[in-house]
This record gives sequence, structure tokens and C-alpha cells, in this order.
Amino acid sequence: MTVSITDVAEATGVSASTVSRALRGRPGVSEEMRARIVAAAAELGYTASRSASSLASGRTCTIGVVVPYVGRWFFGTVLDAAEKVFSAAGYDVLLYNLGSPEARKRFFTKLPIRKRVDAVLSLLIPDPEEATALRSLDVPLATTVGGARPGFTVVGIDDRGGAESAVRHLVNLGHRRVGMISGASEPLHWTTPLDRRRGYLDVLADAGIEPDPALETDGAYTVEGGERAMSELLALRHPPTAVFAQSDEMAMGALRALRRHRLRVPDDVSVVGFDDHELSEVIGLTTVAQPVAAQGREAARLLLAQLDDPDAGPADPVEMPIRFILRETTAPPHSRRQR
Amino acid sequence: MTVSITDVAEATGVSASTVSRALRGRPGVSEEMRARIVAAAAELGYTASRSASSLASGRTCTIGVVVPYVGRWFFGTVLDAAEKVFSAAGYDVLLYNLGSPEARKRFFTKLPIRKRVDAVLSLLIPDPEEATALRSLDVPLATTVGGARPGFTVVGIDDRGGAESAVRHLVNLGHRRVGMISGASEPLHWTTPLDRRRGYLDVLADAGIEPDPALETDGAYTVEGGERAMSELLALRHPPTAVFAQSDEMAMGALRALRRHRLRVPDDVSVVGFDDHELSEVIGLTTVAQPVAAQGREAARLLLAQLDDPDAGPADPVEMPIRFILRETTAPPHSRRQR
DNA sequence: CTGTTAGCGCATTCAC
DNA sequence: GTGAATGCGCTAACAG
Repeated sequence: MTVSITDVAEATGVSASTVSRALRGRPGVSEEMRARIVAAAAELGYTASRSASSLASGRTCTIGVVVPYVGRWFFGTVLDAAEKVFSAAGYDVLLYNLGSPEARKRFFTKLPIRKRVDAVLSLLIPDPEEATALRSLDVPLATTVGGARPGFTVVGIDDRGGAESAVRHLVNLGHRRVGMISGASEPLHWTTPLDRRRGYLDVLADAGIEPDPALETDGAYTVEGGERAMSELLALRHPPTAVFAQSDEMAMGALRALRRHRLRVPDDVSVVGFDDHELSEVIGLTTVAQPVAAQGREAARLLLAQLDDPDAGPADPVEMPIRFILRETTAPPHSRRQR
Repeated sequence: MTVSITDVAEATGVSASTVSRALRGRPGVSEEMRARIVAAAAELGYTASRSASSLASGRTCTIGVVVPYVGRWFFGTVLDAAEKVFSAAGYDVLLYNLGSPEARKRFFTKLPIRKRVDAVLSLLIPDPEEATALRSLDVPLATTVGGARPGFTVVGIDDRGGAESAVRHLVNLGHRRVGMISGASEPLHWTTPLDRRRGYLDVLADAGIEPDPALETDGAYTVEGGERAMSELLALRHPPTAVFAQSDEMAMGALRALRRHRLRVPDDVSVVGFDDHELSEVIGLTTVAQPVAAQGREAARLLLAQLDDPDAGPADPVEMPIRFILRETTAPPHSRRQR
């Protein structure tokens, strides 16, 4: 049978309230008594029922984390870092993995998270209705991707500036036909693809290059998508000499497509990614690095701070540093002929 | 203010019990009444408090998932698949990410999961004491890695056979000095590294090759570890001509080390991995593929089945198929000279 | 410092 | 088919 607080109380010869106070470290218990109670609890293998204690106290000691795809490197890494902060602070993590539109819809209409969590960290940007639903939870909210949302603490990066540095690098090398592999078609409503696209267009405009819609393809933020997108670009009458992929995973897909087409990187085509995936260095991919784990940690930290100070609103937006990393997948156009 | 079951009852003019029955689809409520109640609940935005309902019913509708590193591809992928099965069945997922020995110890001593979940899926193999702790939870248990554990439903692969196929491939190519990069030093107590090592030794024995302890290095199952391990192997007086890495991530680290040492793959050194990481195809890594997501799905499915049939014990061990995939990182030794 | 008294919000007996 | 009691295990006021 499961051991409850009264068992510990009886074993120690005190009341349940004293046991409760003692075990939670609340004041008003003599150290001697506390020690006895702790010992008895340990011996009996007692653990407080979270259901009962949250029903009584109103606090769940649980944080909800909403993720589009746990399996993807970026989200897995953010989650890993955030979970460590939460669990170190004594919170449990309730995970919601909303990859499919159905799962996502089910979640936001039924909102199974209501009354279950003390705060929510969303790794996907909710659309306006979803944001409203989350706000109706009436708990602190934070997010690590994309633009500001009222009521949310947001920890992010300068996506536009990052994209600019990547594309400017290509333009400076002399490329005039610069393709882009983005993830615009995803049903995620995050601002990341849009911001990165804006950076891309900014640099082209600066350089006096007329943007060509045919050079923008959709890679759905996956390796396979990136491969497909690159193939489309190569099928063009005038294929690009350089490609900016909005994520390293899509860039890796692009590299695969190029290899299949027997094109050399960077001699025939240059490729730049974004994120600095843990395997990008292995591959030698030029990219824009962002501090992924740090974003998860920071968002978690801010959420906990909000939890400690109940009448604090969301924290000010935090922008984490990014940096361009030159590796081996970029070179001047047709550098092959210059040898 | 938060809306409770009595609010819905008052709004409909019935008792709380009827609301409870109606909303959970239990018999004993007229369809007409049920419709009215459902409508009222929707309008008020009512969601049952999980704390209260699990306190009253004893069921939590929550599954605990224990993972060593959510950020790693293998575990993220398993988790992703399992979560989808659980949430589709109406269960929430409580995530415990136990990468560090401290987190792990904290978890198993305090067992915060007690009374919080209806079942546990462990993606790490608990050592005997930890297994005992989990069994004391008295809920169905499953795992997707490594060897059988009494009381656990296990879904896995033939690690030994997989390692054999990888190493045999190298031996058949003519390699006699075959190194191995493993993860034996990890404090994970899983049987995977041991089983894969056994496969490695079996093949060497079959081929009449004396195993050389110096050829076995530790890569800690990470890219960086693999790189370090490969460097150690290259520093040997007689470096190996081929390397079997127990995971693709370590193999990728090895590839990086080789590149830094200006050695060519597979001309100078052959490399085989294990897992078929999503980026292995991009890199052209020869490896042993295992159905990662399928293992998560299957384990989740079996756990739910056990939940449906309370007096069913753990399911019989399931062994998922693996297959050797020949790509571009392996060749006969010194093939360079044969050109 | 400690014990007593009330709920927290729901599910589950029983009556009717 | 529905309502009234009862209790799940704990926390939080309040006494003492």
C-alpha cells in the first residue's frame, strides 16, 4: 500500500501538519523534531502526493514546455538546457510535442495544460489565437523563438542581422545569383523565416541585385526539404552560384543534393547555413552561430524569476549574441577556373 | 477566477456528479443532458483539474519518460515518437532528463515521479538499484535500450549482431588492425556498449585476429569524444587502418579528426558507425541502421497496452530489425596505392 | 513550536 | 437517469 502523510505522522507521534511543515522545510518546527520526521519519512519511503499537495496549495511545481519537434537538434538542445534549469529548481517538466497540425490543434483547443502547470515555456510561436489561449492560463509565459508577443518573456536572436551577415558574405565574395532555402511553408507561424528572409532581401537591395523569386525555395527546415529545394534551384535555367539556407539542416540537405549532382562545394556552388548545428563543424559548413542551449537556459531562468515574484510581468526581451563562422563551403564564384 | 465543476453544474442546473459523468463519457446520463452539459462546459471554458481528478480516482493520465540526454539525436527521436503515441492516447508526458550523475542521483533517491505517473518509459538502463527503485513505483515499466530487466518491457535491437556486421565488413575488406571507439566510460550502465564490444571481439576472434587493447578507445558517445578517441588511435605506433565507432556521432567525430590529420577516408582509414543518424547519409557514412523512432513508438504502444490490461505483466522482449548500410567511408586498406 | 479544523476539486459509492 | 454523501492526501488558517 502506498504510504501517506498520516503514516509518517503516526510513526513519529505527531500531527500531519507538523510532518508537512517539517518535510517542506517550513519554519515552526524544532530541528530535533524535523530530524526525527525526516528519518521516519525516509524509512517508510514516503513521498508526498503531488496531486494532493497541488490541490491543496494551488501550486503544481510543474512547468509546461511546448515544442514543435523534440527530435530536431535545435529544439532538443533548447529543451535539454531548459529542463536542467527547471529540475534543478525543483520543478517537473510536462512536455508537449506539437509537430502535426492535429496535435497542435488538439492541444490548443483542449488545453490539457490548464491547471496543470505553474508556467509555460513555448518553443514555438503561437499564432494570435493560440497566444490568447496560453494567456488565458494565467501563468507566466516565455518563448525562445521569433518576435515579441505581449505577455511573453522572449529570449531570441537577431535573425535579420544574422541572415544579413551570411548573405553579405556571399555577395562580398562576388556572387550575384544568390539562392535562398527557407521554411516559409511551415504551419508554425513563427517569425524566424520572415526575419531571415528580410535580411536576405536587405543585402541584395544594398548590393543593387534584383531579387529573383525563382531563387527562393522551400526546405521546410529539414534535411530532406533542403535537398529537394537545392535540386529545384539546380533545375533552374540560371541556377544560383551561392545559396543561403535558413538552417544548417537544410544546408546539409543542399550539400547532399549538390553531391548527387556531382557539383563541388565551394568550387561550383557556395553554401551558407544558419544555427551552427553540432555537426556543422564536422562538415565544414560556413554558418551563423547562435547560442542555442544558452537561450533555453536563459528563458527558463527568467520564467523561474517571474514565478518567484508573482506580481512581476514578463521580462524585457533578451537578444543573445550571434556570430558568423567562416568554414569551407564558401568561395568566390567559379573559383575553379581561377586555379 | 478558475471555473470548477460546480460552476458547470450550476449553469446547467444539475449536480456535480452528473457533470462529471457526462464530461467523461460515462454511462448513466441521457444524451440530451450530456449535450447540454458539454455545451455549458465549453462555454465556460471548463477543464477538469488534473490534481483533483487524479487525487479522487488514483489515475494520473501521465506517463513519465526518463532520458539521459534529450538533446542527442537518438533519444530525441525516440522521445518524439513515444510522445506522439502517448498524447494521442490522452496521456501527458512528464520528462526527466538525467544527463549528469547529480541529476540522476537526485531523481532516483527522491523519486519525484512517485504517485505522479501511471507508467514509466526509461530510455536509459537503470542499474540494479535504480531498477528496484522504479519497480517500487508499482506501475508498468518499459525501456528501449539494452538488455532485459525483470519487470520491464524491453524493445531493442541486436547490438551484438549489428556490431558484428559492421566489423565483419571491415575484416572482409582485408583490414587486420581494426580500432573501436566506444562509450564504456559513461556512467550509464547500459548494456549497449558491452554488447557492441562483444560483437567486435567475436568477429576478430573468428578472423584469427588478436585483439589489441590499445585499439579500443573511449568516445563517450559524443562527436567531441569520437574526435578525441580517433586522435588517440592515430597517435599509436601502429594506428588502425579501419575503425568501428559504436555510434554515428562518434564516427563523425572520428571523421573530423581524420580530416584534421590530413588523412583521407576511406583511402587512408575506413570508418563504420552505428545508428544511421539522420545526417549520416549526408556525410556518406557506412553504418548499421536501426529503426529509432519505431522503437519509441513500439515501446509506448506496449506500455499503453499494459495500462489497459491492469493485470498483464511486462510484454515479451521485442527485437527490432537492423541492417548494414554500405556508403562511402569504407574501402580495402591502402586502397590508395592500388590505384 | 505544535495540534485542530477546513477545505482544495473531483470521482465514486450509494440512495432515490 | 440523477443527486447526496464521502473521501482521495495534503496544505493553510487558526488556536493553543
